[in-house]
Amino acid sequence: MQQAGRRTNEARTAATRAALIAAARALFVEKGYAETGTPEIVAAAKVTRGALYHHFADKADLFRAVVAAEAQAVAEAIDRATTDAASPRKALIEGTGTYFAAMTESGRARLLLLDGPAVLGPHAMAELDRSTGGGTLRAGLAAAMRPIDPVELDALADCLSAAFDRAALAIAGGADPAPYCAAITRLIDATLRTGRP
Amino acid sequence: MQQAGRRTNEARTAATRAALIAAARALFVEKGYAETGTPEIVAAAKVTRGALYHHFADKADLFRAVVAAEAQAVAEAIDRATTDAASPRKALIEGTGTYFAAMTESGRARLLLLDGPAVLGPHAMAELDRSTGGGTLRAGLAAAMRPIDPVELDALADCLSAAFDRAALAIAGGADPAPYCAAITRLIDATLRTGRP
DNA sequence: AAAAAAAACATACACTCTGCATGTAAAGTG
DNA sequence: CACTTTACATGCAGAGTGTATGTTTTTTTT
Repeated sequence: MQQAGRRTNEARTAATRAALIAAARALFVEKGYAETGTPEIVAAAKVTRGALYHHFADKADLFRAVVAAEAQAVAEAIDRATTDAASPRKALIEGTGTYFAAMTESGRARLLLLDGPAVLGPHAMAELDRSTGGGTLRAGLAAAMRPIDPVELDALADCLSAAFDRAALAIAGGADPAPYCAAITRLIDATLRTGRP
Repeated sequence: MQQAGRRTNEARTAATRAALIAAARALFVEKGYAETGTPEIVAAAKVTRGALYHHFADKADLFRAVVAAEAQAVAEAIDRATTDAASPRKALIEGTGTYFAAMTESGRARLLLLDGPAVLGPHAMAELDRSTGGGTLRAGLAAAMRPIDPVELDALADCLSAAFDRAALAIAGGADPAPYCAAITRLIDATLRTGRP
């Protein structure tokens, strides 16, 4: 059965990797990283384990690819929705709104906020954020706040993004979004008022 | 070798469970939950796998016991350090300070903030918090803030505690504590000023 | 205190999964 | 068209998990 199959190597690789990442993503979301076996993944992707271990170093490396794609998707969604807001404050509020919206996608919160940090480590996740959409929040704060020590600004953006993440996780877990949105808005406004008399 | 061994069943159980939990804690901290095998744990605890599976349903159940003990230790440290502060604001600031101090203990941040949520789920972790020290932050906020909608207060406490957790994790990961403490203090003060003209 | 029951382990096994080593077919190269 | 490289496929060795079954120690019963 090779008459219809005359694909370039590049195309073959792209197709196999895409199939593996898609199948893995679905299973990781449904059952979690630890409870998903590579046999199950390759069966869903309709390839063999040999193909998997040819394209990825190990199971964690495949997971890394899944998480990276997810982070990329979130970053693109935010970039796409970044309309020129009236004020820096408006930009921040709308930015977190689109972040929340992007985070409602299927198992995104689980991948990026639960299994990701545990499997890849917080350091790798932070670097991933930095290489994709990272710095957006920091820049927004810098634009909307009074000038503060850059190092403290880093820490503040980190802590605030953790608060956003918790809200996204709670909402993804079925919590009512309204109080979380209210709390986050309050947190942002409070922070922006910081330093002014 | 049973001449020196004439222990009551209760004592036997307590000793075995304690040995397992201590050995498992050390290994979970050092290598993470997934990379630690039960053979390794029982060897360190000087018992057999039979004893482990007699006292715990499975590996995750042992991990649950480890995490529960850790959460209990944190709660007790906070309770112990809860001095009668001058103002509700002071109480909040000092409370987060003791929380940070408690979180610097060896692999505590990894257990409670990384592997715990991933292995046991955020829901189980939230219930654990609630059954041990939970509600402390919420109560502190309620005492120091203007009255707000109780449901939003829940969400706000949740988001703020996520910010604290991120700071604790960063510090445990080797980050300079100073900017994180400054950012957290700023966040608390900003939140407290909320609602006032 | 002997016998019976229950608890606390110990041992052995069946199963699954992971990663690698080795083999084969398809694509690219000169 | 020979040759190399890439992309897979297959089989295997090791390790780990949970359970079933056996043994010993404590507790209860008579």
